[in-house]
Amino acid sequence: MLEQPLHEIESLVREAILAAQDAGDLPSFDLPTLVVDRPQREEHGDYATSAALQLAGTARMVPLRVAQAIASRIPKTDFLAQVEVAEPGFVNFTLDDGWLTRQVDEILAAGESYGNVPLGQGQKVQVEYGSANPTGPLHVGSGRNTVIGDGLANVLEAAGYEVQREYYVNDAGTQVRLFAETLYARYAQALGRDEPIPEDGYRGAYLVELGDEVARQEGERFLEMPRREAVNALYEIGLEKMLASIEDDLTMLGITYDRWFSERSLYDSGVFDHVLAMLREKDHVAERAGAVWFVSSELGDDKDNVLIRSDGEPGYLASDIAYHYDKFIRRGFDRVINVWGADHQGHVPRMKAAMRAIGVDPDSLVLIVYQLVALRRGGELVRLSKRTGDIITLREVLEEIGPDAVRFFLLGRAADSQMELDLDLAKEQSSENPVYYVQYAHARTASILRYAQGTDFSDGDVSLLGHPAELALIRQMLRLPEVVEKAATSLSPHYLPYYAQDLAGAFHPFYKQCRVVSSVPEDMPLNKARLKLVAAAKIVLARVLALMGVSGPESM
RNA sequence: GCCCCUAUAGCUCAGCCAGGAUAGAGCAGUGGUUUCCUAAACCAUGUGUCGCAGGUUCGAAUCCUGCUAGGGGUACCA
Repeated sequence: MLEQPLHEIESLVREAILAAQDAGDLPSFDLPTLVVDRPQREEHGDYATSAALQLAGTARMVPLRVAQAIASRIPKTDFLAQVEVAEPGFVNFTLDDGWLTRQVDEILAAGESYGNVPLGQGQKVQVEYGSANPTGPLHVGSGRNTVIGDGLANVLEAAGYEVQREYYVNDAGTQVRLFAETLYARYAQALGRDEPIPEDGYRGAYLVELGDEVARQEGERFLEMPRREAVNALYEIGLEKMLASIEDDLTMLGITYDRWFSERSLYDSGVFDHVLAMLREKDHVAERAGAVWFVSSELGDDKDNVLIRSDGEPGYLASDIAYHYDKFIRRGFDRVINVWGADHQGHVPRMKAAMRAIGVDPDSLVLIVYQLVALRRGGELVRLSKRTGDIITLREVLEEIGPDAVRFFLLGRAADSQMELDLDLAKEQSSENPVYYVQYAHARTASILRYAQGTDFSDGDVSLLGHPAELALIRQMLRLPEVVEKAATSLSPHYLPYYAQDLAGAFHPFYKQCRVVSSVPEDMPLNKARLKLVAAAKIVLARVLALMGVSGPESM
């Protein structure tokens, strides 16, 4: 498989600078990080470096002369047609047309693996995402979480990491207990009892339905047992049903996990006690006012935090430390990436401190904090809360807009950006979603290949390609590995939808301008070459769609 | 109060990490395109105090400081 031109050029530039230094054309200095990237304007070539501008100061030379010193030492290669110096000191690189067309064969040979890059070297990475409390249906915010997490996991896999996808099930602690208490009340109400829901209970209608359902299925038997026992039993039933519903929603979104990790299991397996003892032993713990505190202020946090509350219940920080101990120490992940909503950002310094406390490099724990999704309905801002029951469920949006559009929309923004989703507007405009533009390009490739069934184009000669629209398409196809690498390095899956649009945006004009399956017999050689190009384009479109978790339809 | 994120075209957003060449895309708007592979397409066209004010630099949307506005956090909830 081909080395990426970008990296090739980086080495060529580096070697050119070193050679120029040896020859005395450039003074000697240590090389900074050299940046080669894609210029904004087409006439500046495929790649460009501003290295000369960067170095002009240290070299005490005019930038243009530095650029010339570099450009003149870039050797002739098969993939570069042109190396140019441009004002005020850029070196621009243009890919060779013949080399470009040959990449079509390379992509066909690579097949589904096209786009993979050898970055991770098999490092073990866990991506934990979703992880909404199993106390209610998933809302749109969880949708953003899972779409980012899953997209990231896909990209990291393509970049050569060994990725494990995990959902942390908060099946212990205050919130699920409150959930079970509420379910008990709704269940009793369904059977005609006057049972108020707890003060801070979950008010959503879904629990009324769940109470009804349990009453229908289980009858009155829970009313006959001691209340505490009944609540425990309902806890198990409710948890199972909520998890099933969450899993259903995620399946609809096309998301499956390698593992659902139970918080409760940390207590059952003894990991929790072990970690707490360890923290005590290492003197990271203090008792104050009847509670047990994690002295995180000594480990870089701005304050201490409660581990065990004065009522004897562990707080969620405590189990989270045990959970991460399990991830790093027991399961041996090299890196753990957690996707968190902005409402958890205060938890970041605590967990970093916790990593120091358990002897893990804090940098190997990466927290992707995404800004919360603000929802609007008919111009009204909707506040989301499972407890008040005011939620817009992920399922509702999935059913209205469809999983592909939801994925594309939620993935297409940087995690940092605060997005506002107007449901009414989204429903209205979902037919304008650019996802269909990309999918349509894929459907068109499929359509052409169907139409040409019976034509064996395996002997197609790609050197016949050369139409500007063909070359533009190949250029976009070649960006996939760069995009994967960039997204994996910066943990930013939002690059994918932008790239997908660029790729489709090169395919559609090609389709319009270049007739692939022509009825004129003399066109056969070109037909075959173009069929190769279409088959390769289909591979690339399918791959980028798959990385986003969006389907690639054969027809639309 | 303190901490984190954000402010770029009418709307929704890229670009900021690693400063560079006339700041980009989609949607919306306007005009046009169909003798063979799907018009969910193509072609053409307008749009900017890059929140404000300073600073650093040969060069700032990008880095630094202050300010303004919005979102989030600052619990013995998660």
